[in-house]
Amino acid sequence: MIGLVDANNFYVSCERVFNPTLESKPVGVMSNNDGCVIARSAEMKAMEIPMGTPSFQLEGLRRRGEIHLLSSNYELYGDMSARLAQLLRDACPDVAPYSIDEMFIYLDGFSDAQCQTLGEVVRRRIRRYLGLPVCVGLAPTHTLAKLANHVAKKQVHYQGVCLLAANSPTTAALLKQLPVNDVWGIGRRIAERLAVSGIRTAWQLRECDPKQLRKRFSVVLARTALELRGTSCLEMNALEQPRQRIMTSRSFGQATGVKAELHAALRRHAQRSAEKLRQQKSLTRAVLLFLTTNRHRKDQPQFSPSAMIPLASPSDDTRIILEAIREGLEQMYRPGFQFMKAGVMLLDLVDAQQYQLSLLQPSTKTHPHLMNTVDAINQRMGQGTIRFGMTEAEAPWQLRCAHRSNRYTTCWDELMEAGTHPGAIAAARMKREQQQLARAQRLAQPRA
DNA sequence: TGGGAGCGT
DNA sequence: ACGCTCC
Repeated sequence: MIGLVDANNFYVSCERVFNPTLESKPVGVMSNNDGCVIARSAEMKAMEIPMGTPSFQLEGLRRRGEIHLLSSNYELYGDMSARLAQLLRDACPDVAPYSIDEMFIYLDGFSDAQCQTLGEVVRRRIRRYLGLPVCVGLAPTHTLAKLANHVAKKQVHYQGVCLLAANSPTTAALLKQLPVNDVWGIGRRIAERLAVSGIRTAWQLRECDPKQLRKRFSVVLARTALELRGTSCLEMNALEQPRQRIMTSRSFGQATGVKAELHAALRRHAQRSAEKLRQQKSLTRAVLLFLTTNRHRKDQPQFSPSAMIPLASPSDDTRIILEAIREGLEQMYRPGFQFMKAGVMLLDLVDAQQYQLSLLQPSTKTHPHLMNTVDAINQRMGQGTIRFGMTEAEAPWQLRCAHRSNRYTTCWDELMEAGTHPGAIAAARMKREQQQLARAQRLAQPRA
């Protein structure tokens, strides 16, 4: 049996843990740069505000206090996600995080009743120890577990835990009334193509001949149909494999055409990409950088240049990548455009260990100690504590995040304030002590 | 008016 | 290279 544990309105729920006044109110969390709504509370869904609504369209509602809109706080959500995974591991040995708010758990050798009980136990624990509402779907395949989770969320009588057997009448009834595009892996386009063939429900897809599906659509769709029948054929191990390319890109808080500012933004993305590269123990052979103007401004000239810089030898050294960035910007920059976004991609990645073993020459290995030290300090003290080159104070290109909550669980300076509650004095003392500890750690750290 | 990734054609 | 899919 496979379980899928999925948090309800994860980002909003994380915000509510630390700000209970948001409970039972319409709350939305915005994307990076406060661009659009990417998470909604049930109350906001009830107002029929769709996913992805541009924030500026909601400005009026927000000003009148009818809705709350928060900037996204990924540091907080990431930490809550890690805690959720840990709670699951305490209850079950085989946990595979699929996304920030979804985790698969593998329950081999458990009876249906035991699976049901375990689902109820983890749900209760996560609510109690973490304050997060989650639902649990249990089924023989990933696709059915996803579906079971969907049902646990929508039909209240399941009380957050739904177990679906592959061949039960309940499962059949559910599949018959489920639109095919609600099935995992079926998006808008595939659903349209299926509708042409008269396939509109999950049940109809399940009844299709996989060989036909493979011929007329794709191998992915054939697998999905098999999964709906209870034949497990999706592997989740892709998540543990090292990435084949690494990208870091961000929109700007404010458009800019100033070369030095573009360079600064690209440098930051290059440094973050290099960190990700070293984390998965790869080397890159090519660096691609790009800029784009604001495609929503039809009145302004559009330009999306990119430059590809092959490296002389594979590297994970931030300084080598930064040099490629400098060269690439020289190649692609043209004055007279207002750019809105910059990004860096590392392509053609190779495994660091294998590459070095196959060449047996230490000269290709560039100063690992420096990079390791930088990574260790940033890991411990927070991203960007040590950076290459000058820091730009309050550059206009930096992300907008006007309504971000505190990073309550990952920053000493942003811990919860206890206010006037009777526990306030003790809490304030604890916070003071923790800040002193943080300062001491900051002083001690450079020796690392 | 988001960011990041993989797969299939 | 591009389109589709996921979250």
